[in-house]
Amino acid sequence: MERRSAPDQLDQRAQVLLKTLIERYIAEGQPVGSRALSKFSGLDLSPATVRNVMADLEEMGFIASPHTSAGRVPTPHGYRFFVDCLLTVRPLPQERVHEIESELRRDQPQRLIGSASQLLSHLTHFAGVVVAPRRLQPRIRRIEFLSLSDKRVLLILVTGEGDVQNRILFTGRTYSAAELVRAANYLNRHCAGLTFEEIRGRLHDELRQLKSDVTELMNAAVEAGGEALEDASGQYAISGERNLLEVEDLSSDMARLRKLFSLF
DNA sequence: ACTTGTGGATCAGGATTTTG
DNA sequence: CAAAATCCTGATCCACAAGT
Repeated sequence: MERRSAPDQLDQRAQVLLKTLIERYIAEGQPVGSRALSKFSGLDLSPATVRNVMADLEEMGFIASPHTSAGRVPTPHGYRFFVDCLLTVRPLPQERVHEIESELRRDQPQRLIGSASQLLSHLTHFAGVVVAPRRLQPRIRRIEFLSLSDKRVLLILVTGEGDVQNRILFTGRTYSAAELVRAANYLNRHCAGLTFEEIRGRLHDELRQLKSDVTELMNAAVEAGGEALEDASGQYAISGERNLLEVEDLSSDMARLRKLFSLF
């Protein structure tokens, strides 16, 4: 027999009750009983009728009962259905959108992620977790070298999106300022607008044929630069972890809370 | 008239919370 | 800490409406 999709599984009444149950549970952090659901659903049903629907919802895996004499709590499956089918999102007023946008610091990707995480935590009163999207191969705008000391050179990369990454290169010998400028000029001339994948492909043979005294430095820069941008694409920021202490469902379970904090 | 589905009321019992 | 109060559940029965 063909399995019905979730919205088809639930009639309008069951959907209203499930939505009410999840909203009450999010608001209060306590299992929701049939009497409360009967009162707050706005459906004018008796608790007994609500229990019948709740039994169906439990059988379908949308809700669960912590113990026989408690109300019901949503399961992950229930939350998924709530988010996919029941949650209604109202568009924000334009002035609120501007307000939020003004709070985001766009000057640096890392600072943008951090401020977005703080803003999310502030708006939801929960922990805010923001993960940078895994970018498709960033393109290089500019490469610079800066001599730090003997056999140590700072590589500075600027991507097309304005992201800046640094890497220290440990070189086999000491490079003069003129050599560093020459290497940077060569790479900027040949590599601007390319991804590191493309740079590797293009320069691999050229550098071998070039036999220049700065090829070792350029090779090291290409390798380290690729790694630096790869690391940067997995950036994330967490804010407002302390808000989790205010969540009754979590704060009453220290083991669960400790496990959660160990993830941060 | 009979069957079926839906919804309400009641009851007994379990688990938790409150009270003395 | 034990008893009482409260809340919730599943089971059962009954009433009613719609379909056959």
